[in-house]
Amino acid sequence: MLHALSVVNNEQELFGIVTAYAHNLGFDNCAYGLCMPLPLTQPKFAIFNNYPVDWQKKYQESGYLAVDPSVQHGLRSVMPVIWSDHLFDTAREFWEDACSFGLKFGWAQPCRNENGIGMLTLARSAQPISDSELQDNGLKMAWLAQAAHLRISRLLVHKLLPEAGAQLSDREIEILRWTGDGKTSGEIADILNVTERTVNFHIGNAMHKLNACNKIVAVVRAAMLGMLS
Amino acid sequence: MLHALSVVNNEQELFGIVTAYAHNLGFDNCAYGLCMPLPLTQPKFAIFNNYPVDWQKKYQESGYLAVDPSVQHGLRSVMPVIWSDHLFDTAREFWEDACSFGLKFGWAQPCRNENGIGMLTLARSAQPISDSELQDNGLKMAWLAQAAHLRISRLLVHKLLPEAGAQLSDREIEILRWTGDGKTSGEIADILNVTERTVNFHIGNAMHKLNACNKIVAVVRAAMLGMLS
DNA sequence: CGGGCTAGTGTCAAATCTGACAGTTGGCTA
DNA sequence: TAGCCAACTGTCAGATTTGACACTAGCCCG
Repeated sequence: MLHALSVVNNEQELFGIVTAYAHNLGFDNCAYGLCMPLPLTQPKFAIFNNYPVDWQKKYQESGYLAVDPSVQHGLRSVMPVIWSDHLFDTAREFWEDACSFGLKFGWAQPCRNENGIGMLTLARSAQPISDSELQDNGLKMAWLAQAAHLRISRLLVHKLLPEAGAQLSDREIEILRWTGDGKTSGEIADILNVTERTVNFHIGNAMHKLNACNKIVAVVRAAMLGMLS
Repeated sequence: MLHALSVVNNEQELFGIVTAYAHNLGFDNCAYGLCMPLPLTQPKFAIFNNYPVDWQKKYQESGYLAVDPSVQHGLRSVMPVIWSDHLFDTAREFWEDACSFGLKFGWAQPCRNENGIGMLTLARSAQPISDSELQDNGLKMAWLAQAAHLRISRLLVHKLLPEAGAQLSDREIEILRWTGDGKTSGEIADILNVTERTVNFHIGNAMHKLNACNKIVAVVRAAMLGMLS
C-alpha cells in the first residue's frame, strides 16, 4: 500500500488509493484536507473527499469549513479525534446536517509538515468505532494519515505555491537565516566577511527565486516552507 | 495516563511520567528531543533521556546529535522509524557505540507543532520489536509521543523562547500578516483605512512584545510560532 | 471621576532597503 | 579555448523603515 502511494504522482490517483485503503479498513467515506502555510492573510486550502455530492455542495455553500469543529481541531492540535456529540457541541446544526447525509461515525487524524497542516478523515454511516477496532486498526489508520499527507501535500504545495519549488543556494539560505534573526545587510556583511553589496546581491537573488517583492516576504516564505531548517 | 500528563507543569516530572509509561510498554530507556523553530541561524535543542550517563556524555562529546540518523530522520519526516542496520548505514561507528551501551532495539516517533519538532524514542537492550508488539502497542506508543510532545514542548518553548508567550492584539496580527505577504506600511494603511503612522505604531508594538529589533524578525517569529495562523 | 489601556494620529532625522546601472574573478564544460 | 554561471563588488537615487518626540478619543474599572 505504502509502495503504491509512493509510485503515483497525481493527487487524484493518490486520493483514490487512500480511499481504497480506507474502504479496506471499513470506512466508506474519506476526506483529506490541506491548509497551506501561505499566504498569511489567506492561507490556501485544498480538499478531496468522496462524500455525497449534495453534502459537498452544502458544505461549500454554508461555509462549513469555517465552522466544522474537526477542522478547528486539526488546525490547533495534532492529536487524533473521534467524532462525538461532545466534539460537535458548538455546531449542533452542522453535526445534524452531516448525520443526515450518512456521516455519523468518523475519526480524524491531523498531521503537519513543512507543506502545511493536513487532516485525513475516515467516516461511515453505520457501526460506531469500537475500542477493539481501534486496537486492531488504529495504527494503520494513523499511518495512512501520515503517508497520505506526506505524498499529497508535496504535490499540492508545488502546484498551489510554485515558490515552494525554488532552489536556494547555500549562501542565500545562510543570508536569509541571518536576516530572519534580525541582522541588517551591513551586519551580515561583517559576519560573512563580504561587502554589504554582496549581501544585498544574494538577497535580491533569493527574492527573485521566491517571487518575493521584498526581503521580508523572502525570509517568511523560505522559513515557512522549511528551506531554512 | 494522559490525565497525569495534563496535570503536571514541570518538564522533568512530565518526562518522568513518560518514562514510567514507556516502562509499562516494555522499554527501559526513553528519550525526548525538541528542536525549536528559532533562532533560524542556530535553532535551540533540548533533550531529556534516561540513557546510561556514560552514553549521554559520549553522545554530547562526540557531537552525535549532528550524526545520529534517527535525529536526521525526525528533522525531515514525520513518519515513525524502527532502529535497523539500514537506518544507521551511514553511521556505523555511532550505531555500534550505542549498542555497546545496551541501546539495541528502539523506535522513534517524530512529531511537529507550532513549538517545533519533537521526537520520542523508546529503546531497550533485549527483545527486538516484533510485529505483534507493534500491533498491540503501536498505537499507544504513537499517542504517547504525540502527548509528550504536546505537553513538554509547550513548557520548554516558553522557557527557551520567552517571546512565544507574547500576546499580540488582533490588529497587530492582522498587520503582521499583511507585512509578511509583502505589503508596505503605506499599502497596509490603505487596506485598513488608517494612517501609515498607525500601521507603524502597531508594528512597533508587536516588535516590542516579540522583543524584535525590526519588523522582519517580528513577522518571522510570529509566523514560526503559529501566531499568524 | 480619575487612571489605565487600546487604537489612532503628526512630524522629522537617520538608517536601511530596493532597483538599476556596470563590472571582476574563478570554476566547469562543450 | 570560448562560453556560461555563481559569487562577488561599486555607485546612486528614491522609497521605506525605525526611533523619538507629543497628542486625541473611547472604553473599562476601581
